[in-house]
Amino acid sequence: MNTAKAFARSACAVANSLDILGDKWSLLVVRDLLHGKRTYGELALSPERIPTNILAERLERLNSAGIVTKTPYQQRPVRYAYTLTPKGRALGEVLLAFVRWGKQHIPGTVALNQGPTGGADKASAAQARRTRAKRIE
Amino acid sequence: MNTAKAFARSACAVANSLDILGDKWSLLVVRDLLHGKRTYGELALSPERIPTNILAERLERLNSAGIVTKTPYQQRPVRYAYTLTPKGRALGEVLLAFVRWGKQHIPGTVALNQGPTGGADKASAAQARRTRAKRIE
DNA sequence: AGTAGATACTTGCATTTTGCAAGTGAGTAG
DNA sequence: CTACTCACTTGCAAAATGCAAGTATCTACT
Repeated sequence: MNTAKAFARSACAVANSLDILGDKWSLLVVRDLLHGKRTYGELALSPERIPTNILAERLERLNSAGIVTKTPYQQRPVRYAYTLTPKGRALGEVLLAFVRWGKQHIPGTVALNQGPTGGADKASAAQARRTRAKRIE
Repeated sequence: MNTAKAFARSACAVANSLDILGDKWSLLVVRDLLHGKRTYGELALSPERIPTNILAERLERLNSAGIVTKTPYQQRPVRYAYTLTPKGRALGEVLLAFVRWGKQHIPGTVALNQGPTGGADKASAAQARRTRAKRIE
């Protein structure tokens, strides 16, 4: 009846964001999806090498949280693509804040191109990858 | 000799930021310090009720990472204050991004006043608390 | 001197999460 | 009907988390 939804810890926006995203992997998955990666396999091959059981669990959690959706993008065989919802895409700002902080305060780190404001890379890299794949098949 | 420092996972700024801050508690501690809380006890009493062993471990980790410093602010008895370094204060932008995302996408959540751009609260609340404490003694 | 109270942690231990490696099932290709 | 790819799942050891209780230091009061 009211807006009190029995928050896990408190009504703080930060605390509740962290209840969903507060671990070492979730935001990296979002990063990769922002970068244009779409399939389970592409996500699994990221440089940080997320364990596959964790990847599956995180995708399910992000899906439950309304951050990603899973849709078939082809039949024969059926293959699924994971894509960000608007809620998920909005996390680009959070990623960008992390990139700026990391680049400034952790020596040697670099940005891998953020979609929203960090570069025109979103399409290009994944596009190139898919093109190459098509060429191979 | 070069800038390659053998990163735990990759040179990505996000990945390395998450290696330090990627859990459910670290950023909440930073949030509280930004809000003006200074002692172990004040931090332990936050609404999310961080377990005390976790708080001690996180303060040590944030200290090692150059995000917080621990300094005595009185003798008789010796009491220590935890404060943010410039590196730690710069996380205000990250917190702010989380607040904006949370408020917009997690119904019912609220901001508890961010220091940097979110309000003029940083000093006032903690100041009031300390004043009250002084009045009591 | 003795006791109570405050602050700042530490310790023990059960539960949960993580990570590695190997396995499974559906589908295609040859 | 064998081989291979993709997308997960499973088993299990190791590490992280969380709860509750305990310890250490110092002050205040009697």
